[in-house]
Amino acid sequence: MSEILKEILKSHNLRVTNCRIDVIRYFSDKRGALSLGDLENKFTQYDRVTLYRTLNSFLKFGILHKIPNESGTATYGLCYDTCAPEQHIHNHIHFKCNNCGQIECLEDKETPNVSVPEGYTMEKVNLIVDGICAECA
Amino acid sequence: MSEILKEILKSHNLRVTNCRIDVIRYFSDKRGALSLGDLENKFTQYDRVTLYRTLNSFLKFGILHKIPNESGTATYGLCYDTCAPEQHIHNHIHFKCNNCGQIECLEDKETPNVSVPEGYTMEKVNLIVDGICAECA
DNA sequence: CTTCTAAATGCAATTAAGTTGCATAAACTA
DNA sequence: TAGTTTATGCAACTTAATTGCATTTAGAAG
Repeated sequence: MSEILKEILKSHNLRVTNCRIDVIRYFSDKRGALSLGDLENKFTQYDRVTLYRTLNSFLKFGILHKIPNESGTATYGLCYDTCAPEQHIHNHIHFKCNNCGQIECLEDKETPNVSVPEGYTMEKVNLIVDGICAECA
Repeated sequence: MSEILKEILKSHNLRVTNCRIDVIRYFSDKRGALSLGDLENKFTQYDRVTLYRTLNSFLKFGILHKIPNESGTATYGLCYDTCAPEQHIHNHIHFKCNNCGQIECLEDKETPNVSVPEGYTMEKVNLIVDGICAECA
């Protein structure tokens, strides 16, 4: 069943626990951005702090990445393929629907080339598009 | 001296007060992103709530815009030219330095063309680049 | 299958951010 | 200068983020 999820945890040197399996599965099902608050609502059986630390571990070990947003609360999304601890590549687009509020990763859309001014070094590119998603159209 | 700043306030139907002048000047000098916390540190003479409401007014009247970021606290930047209440156009790039933490607006850099999948409607594009700024290089 | 150890969890508590209501004070208008 | 509207400060509260510590559990080793 969730052997794949277990493997993900093991391959990142994380112990397999119910909380972690549930959280990672939820991210996987949602295929979108989630905040700590979302997890709290979904998983009342786990302590706030546990969920908080789960997010942090996942972040640290490259299972999740932070998604920049304007809301003032941290939101996270699943990492795909190219991520490793300390070396995240997330040049895909994040799309935020102004109707339903969902943030999703458009994996198949590559970010276009971007240049920065003289003297600047570019490490990561984050493209956030908002509008109306296909569901809400 | 700060006649220009006063004019900005007046043209947005906001009363001219010390707090607002100071805040808008600070944004203008910094030419980067600031959070409520930054303002609290800078302007201990004003109440937290006043600064909070100043940010909100400026946001509402199109003097400031929110800048998406990963930190989990809301940050704001000065609007340029094309902004009006209810109709913000901010297709410039935000650059975040991973060394000094500063977020600045690269006004002269236009965001490249972006497309979204079938069924999606695009309203606003936000491009956040991080790396090392010219100061820290 | 038991033992041991490092890691994960839960609980309590704290700090920081965001937000609202209300009384007072100050800015603009006439 | 008086009157009205708006801005400010204070108090209070909610929600998010964070830390320390004791307890429990996962996985490794025997």
